[in-house]
Amino acid sequence: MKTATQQHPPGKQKIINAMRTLLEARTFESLTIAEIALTAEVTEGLIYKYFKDKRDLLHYVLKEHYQKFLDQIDRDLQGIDGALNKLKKIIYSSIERYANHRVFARIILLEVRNSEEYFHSEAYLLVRQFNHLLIDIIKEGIATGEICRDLPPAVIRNAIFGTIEHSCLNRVIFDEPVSSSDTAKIITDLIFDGIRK
Amino acid sequence: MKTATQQHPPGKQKIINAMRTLLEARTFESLTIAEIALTAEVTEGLIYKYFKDKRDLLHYVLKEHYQKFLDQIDRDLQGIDGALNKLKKIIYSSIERYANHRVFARIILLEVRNSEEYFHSEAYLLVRQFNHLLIDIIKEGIATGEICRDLPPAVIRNAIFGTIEHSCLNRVIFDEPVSSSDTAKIITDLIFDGIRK
DNA sequence: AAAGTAAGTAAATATTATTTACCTCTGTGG
DNA sequence: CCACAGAGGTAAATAATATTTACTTACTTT
Repeated sequence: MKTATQQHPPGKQKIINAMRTLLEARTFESLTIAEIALTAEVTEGLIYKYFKDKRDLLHYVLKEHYQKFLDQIDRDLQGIDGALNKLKKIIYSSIERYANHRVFARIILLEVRNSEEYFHSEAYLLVRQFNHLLIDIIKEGIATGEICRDLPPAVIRNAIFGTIEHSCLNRVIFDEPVSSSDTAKIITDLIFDGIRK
Repeated sequence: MKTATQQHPPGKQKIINAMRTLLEARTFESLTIAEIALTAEVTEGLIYKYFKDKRDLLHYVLKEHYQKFLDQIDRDLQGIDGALNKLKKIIYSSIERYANHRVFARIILLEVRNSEEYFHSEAYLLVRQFNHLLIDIIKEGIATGEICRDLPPAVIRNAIFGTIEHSCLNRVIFDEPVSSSDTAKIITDLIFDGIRK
């Protein structure tokens, strides 16, 4: 995974920044092109020069963010041994990221999944990549005997992700503050050992 | 909870049916009022007679469905003892419903959460009601010692829901068929006893 | 039968997204 | 050195849609 933070023309960068700023507090659908252009101090036409349409811009913002996220995960995982330890780290990093990057959280938890195009976007490619990483770690854990072999890897991944996402949703939607490290510990305990006494 | 399937004027009912039909295969955002009216064999104006706007119609369809779902959950829970047994039943019923009612699944998993209005809708009130039911069962389980007392009820609920939703998402989005009872069993095992060997 | 009202219509209007045709620099090969 | 290609950018027209308005029609109630 190479970083190489791309250098955009000033107008394009202003559009991206405006989108991010506006999404901080507002819903994607509620934003108008006129408003985005105004915030970016750019004309509406320029947005269509760089992006296919409004959604394409959204997907682009997500893609950039997801790239940074994956890079960080890669760094975080350096030198960690054992599938469960790796999963623990990923859980923590994911929650941290949702907590510290509201726009990212908004987009991925609420804004993209309702359109077909998302599933054909480059952003979604990165999501799949992350997905594979997870599945591989889970398979590794099953192979080494750390993880129960009766559970399909995909379901385990769904449990991890689903739990994290739902736990972050209220924070994103209603702006409720929660401690990342506490949440991460609780979720890890739950996923690893279940809820039964 | 009273059922009392309401009797709508023919026009209103046709609008609701059209919405349901169209959502079977298409994204909410991609539907136009013109198209909905055409499918319903009704004029566009009539839609606004009965619903505040396009989203309000969506929320209405969800509300009607959620009502039926809650009624069924109530019936399903009759005569079941023990918090874990109740949770098991709820997990099964939820997955079943997502599997057999694609429109319901589409709406709740993908279409509503991206707008503020949803969280002020009557449909969301029902979601909260269901939520409380779950939390109460979990608390009961903690009180009787069935469920580990170190985990906050809200996180347990997030885990249950998050796992179910993510497991149903692929089915909804890509039309992948999965066995409800198998999925329910696996999810129950995972949530109850964790992934650790 | 008059008044009131629910169901429904048709056409105008408003709001936005998107397209088009254009301008203006700046660096590059002939 | 010059013309010209192409990137960055603009302004205004157009198209697609949601929403509002003012108006029927038919049925109830008194």
